[in-house]
Amino acid sequence: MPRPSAKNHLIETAMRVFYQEGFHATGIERILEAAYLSKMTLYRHFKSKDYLILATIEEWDRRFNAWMADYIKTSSDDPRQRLLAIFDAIEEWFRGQAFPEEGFSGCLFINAASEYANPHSDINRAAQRHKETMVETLTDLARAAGAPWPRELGSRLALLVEGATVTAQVRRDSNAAREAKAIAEKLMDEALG
Amino acid sequence: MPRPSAKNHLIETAMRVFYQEGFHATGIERILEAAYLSKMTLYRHFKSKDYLILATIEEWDRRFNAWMADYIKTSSDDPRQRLLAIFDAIEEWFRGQAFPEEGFSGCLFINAASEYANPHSDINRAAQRHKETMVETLTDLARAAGAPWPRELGSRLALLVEGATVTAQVRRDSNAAREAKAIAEKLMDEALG
DNA sequence: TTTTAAATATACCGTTCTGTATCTATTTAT
DNA sequence: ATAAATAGATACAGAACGGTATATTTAAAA
Repeated sequence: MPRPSAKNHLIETAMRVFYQEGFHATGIERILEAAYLSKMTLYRHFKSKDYLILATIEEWDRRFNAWMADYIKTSSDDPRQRLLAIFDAIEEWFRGQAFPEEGFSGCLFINAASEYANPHSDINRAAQRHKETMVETLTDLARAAGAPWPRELGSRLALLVEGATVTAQVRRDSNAAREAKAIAEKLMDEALG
Repeated sequence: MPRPSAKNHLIETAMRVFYQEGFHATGIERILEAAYLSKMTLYRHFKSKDYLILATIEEWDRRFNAWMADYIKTSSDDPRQRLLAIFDAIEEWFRGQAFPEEGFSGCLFINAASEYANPHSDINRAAQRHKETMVETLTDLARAAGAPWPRELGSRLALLVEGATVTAQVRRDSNAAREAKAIAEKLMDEALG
């Protein structure tokens, strides 16, 4: 009977190591040594490295979305404040107070999409899907806030989140979250009155 | 006597291949076969793969800046229109009509920063420097346009450019350039009156 | 034309990569 | 307690990696 912990522990470790050190740059043995597990344990649970990567991305997706949803829910009841809370959430993320504690290394999904650029590959598609989910989430919030063109506002807020994330990553400027929030406020002033 | 073409041809090829296929994912021999050159030719001109990557990034930086500067200069004489022209420029880029013709694969500098996440590595620093140059360029334009806080406007426009670039890359939505432009117009309406 | 030096091609070295075959230990079911 | 099945450790296979030693060609200098 399978130890339920082994597979989970593998994904847990991979989430951290792939995020911090990159996908191609990280050999399978790097993850195994970090997880104190052996090669056969990995290949019993995953067909290949790519499948481990895929599982890692999907788990990141679930956790990131859950964390964000929780952050939004507990921030306020006002839909407008909820939209703005997203920028407080990512600021925490940039400052290393979430996802994961070890330190911010940009957006895993952007990183994955750039290392696996083939748009038809499973990994790229998973990254793409994550980003589309984010737009949908923001669109739903925009609709709840009474935006006349919720999809437009959602897309634009998502664009601001991407811009802030990349700025925080490359220029190491966590303040980008606040800049993005300031822009978002203007957009919402206009869209929501 | 050194053939002047060899080194340049190597960089030329590397610019394309690293951009399209990633840094770690691309073996040195992949570039050599694409350039029709031999290994020793490469190692006579570059100490290691990393130095080739560095030279590639620096050449990208030069060309991208030159292309952008030219696009801006020929677009208009009005500083405000010049700022907006940046978003037309990146839209062309996203659609594959520039840098390079073979197809848009996101921002090379973001990709480099994510594959070489160590902030003290030469490659990461080169990517960082490129982004700071971009902020300075936009700040100069904002100043020329009479913005009261040019650095603020410059940073925010840069953030929009990043957001559009990532959106175009991951979600394959070239329209992100126009979304970013629309937001930029609002920011400029407020900052420039 | 002969000498000298640099550029390239070939072959190779040691390492690391993903993935597997095999053997041992552990656990579950009977 | 014993049999069956599964997990894990070890060792290794085959390919690809970055990088180099060496031989050969090319071109410049005398």
